[in-house]
Amino acid sequence: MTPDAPKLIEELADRIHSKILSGDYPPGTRLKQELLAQEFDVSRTPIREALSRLEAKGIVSQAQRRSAVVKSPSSRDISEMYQVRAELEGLAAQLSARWITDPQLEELRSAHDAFAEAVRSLRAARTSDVHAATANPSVSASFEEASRQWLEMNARFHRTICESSNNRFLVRTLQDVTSGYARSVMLSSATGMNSYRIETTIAQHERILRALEEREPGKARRAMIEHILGASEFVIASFANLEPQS
Amino acid sequence: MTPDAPKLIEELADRIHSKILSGDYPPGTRLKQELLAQEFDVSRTPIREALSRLEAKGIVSQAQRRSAVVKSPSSRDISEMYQVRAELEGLAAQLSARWITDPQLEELRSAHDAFAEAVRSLRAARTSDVHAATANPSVSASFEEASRQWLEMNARFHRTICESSNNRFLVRTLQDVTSGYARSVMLSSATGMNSYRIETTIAQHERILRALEEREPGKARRAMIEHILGASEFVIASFANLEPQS
DNA sequence: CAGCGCAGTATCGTATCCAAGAATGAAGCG
DNA sequence: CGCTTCATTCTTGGATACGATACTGCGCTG
Repeated sequence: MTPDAPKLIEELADRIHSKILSGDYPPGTRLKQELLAQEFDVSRTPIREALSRLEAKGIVSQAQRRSAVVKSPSSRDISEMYQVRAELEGLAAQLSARWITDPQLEELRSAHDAFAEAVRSLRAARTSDVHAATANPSVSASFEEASRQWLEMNARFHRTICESSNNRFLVRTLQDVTSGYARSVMLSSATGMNSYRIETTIAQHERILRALEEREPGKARRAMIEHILGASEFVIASFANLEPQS
Repeated sequence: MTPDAPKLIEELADRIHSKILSGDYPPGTRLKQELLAQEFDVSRTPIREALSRLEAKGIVSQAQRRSAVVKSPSSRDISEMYQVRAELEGLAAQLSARWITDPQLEELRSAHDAFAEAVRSLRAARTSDVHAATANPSVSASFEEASRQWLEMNARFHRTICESSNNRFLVRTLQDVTSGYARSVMLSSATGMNSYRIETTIAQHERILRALEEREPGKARRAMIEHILGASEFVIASFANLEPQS
């Protein structure tokens, strides 16, 4: 997006954003510049610009001479965001089918297969010893590990496809879209992902990947859109469970 | 000193942006904060934040400790941007077919018809007296006027459809996309629009409008995408003529 | 007892100041 | 005569100072 930007401000924005996502600053919190400045041990100036960026991203809202407050996304917000995201990622997949290089494709395939295999074996372990799945720390730990790895893998999958679209503006826009409060929900709902959901997602990724390998833009697009909208439903459902009052 | 405006920064960003678009600061210009501060009679602080916002929008690029420089979009940039825009506006049209209210639709229709009529009569005047078109100041003035009006009308057309998509996030994203250096090209190429191009556009608008009236999302979407991509080709062509070296 | 107004305080926005890093130009060297 | 290197200067980024404004709590009055 802005690779040559002054680093400090971006970093501060990211750190504040992370704190918002992790729940350190829950929605409605008044983010006072002075306190943030003390917390991060910098002066108010870069904090102020960081808040300005967060406001531009729609994560906080700044009134005239009032503290910035953390916005809480409604499920409608999430839904709207995913609708846009589905469209853009669909376009990315469509273009990618045209432009992705064979090495990229192979990398994607091997990473995907490896992960799918890992999930399969993990699932086999769980079903073969159901009690161990909850009791045995090593198995539950490996499930934790798989969850973390899953996030990483999923992000790389989408990023690779996006970047192979050969449209830098699309990459930028999609990053903007995804870096908003989207991530908070993605992260929080990822922990709640059950094995069925993971397998569904893997199957969808498989479809997308195959379409890319077959170099079929329309197919890739449809598969991707379906995938994102499916994720959208899941995320919105778990979001509604998480915050039924707002 | 001037605490009257809560968005002095936004205003400065807009004014600088305008100056860039109008050619006062051609691509490659080094925008020195001190000079800008003198020019707009404010201190460097708000200028800095305004530049920061312009950078976030991709209009200028700022390196560490270096002056911000005005970016010059390549025709590839334009093309990429229009590809994304086509997608998003297509989605907007699709959603709009579902959500647009009858009053909005009627307003759109009357504005469109009135303008189409104006263009038709103007064209009749021009073809009936070809020499007058270039010589007679009143006719050429009215053509100028029509051009200006055209921009206004076109913007309203797209904005109305976008806003009737019932997806606020889409509206925001599309605004971000469109407010970048997109506008510079749109504006500059609008003056070069010949009557054939205008009529083509009007016909495309007509198709979109009819699809909305028929409440056919798919049709509206396709018509809109075709329209934007058509505009894209025209804009890129006139851009290539305008700046053959970059 | 409640509503209004005023003063105090807290917080933001803008201006100014200082240090750090890059561009520029001159001087020395090959 | 050109290239490299160093010092000066210019510009930016961050810190701080100051003025303005919105919130808060208390007292006064109806």
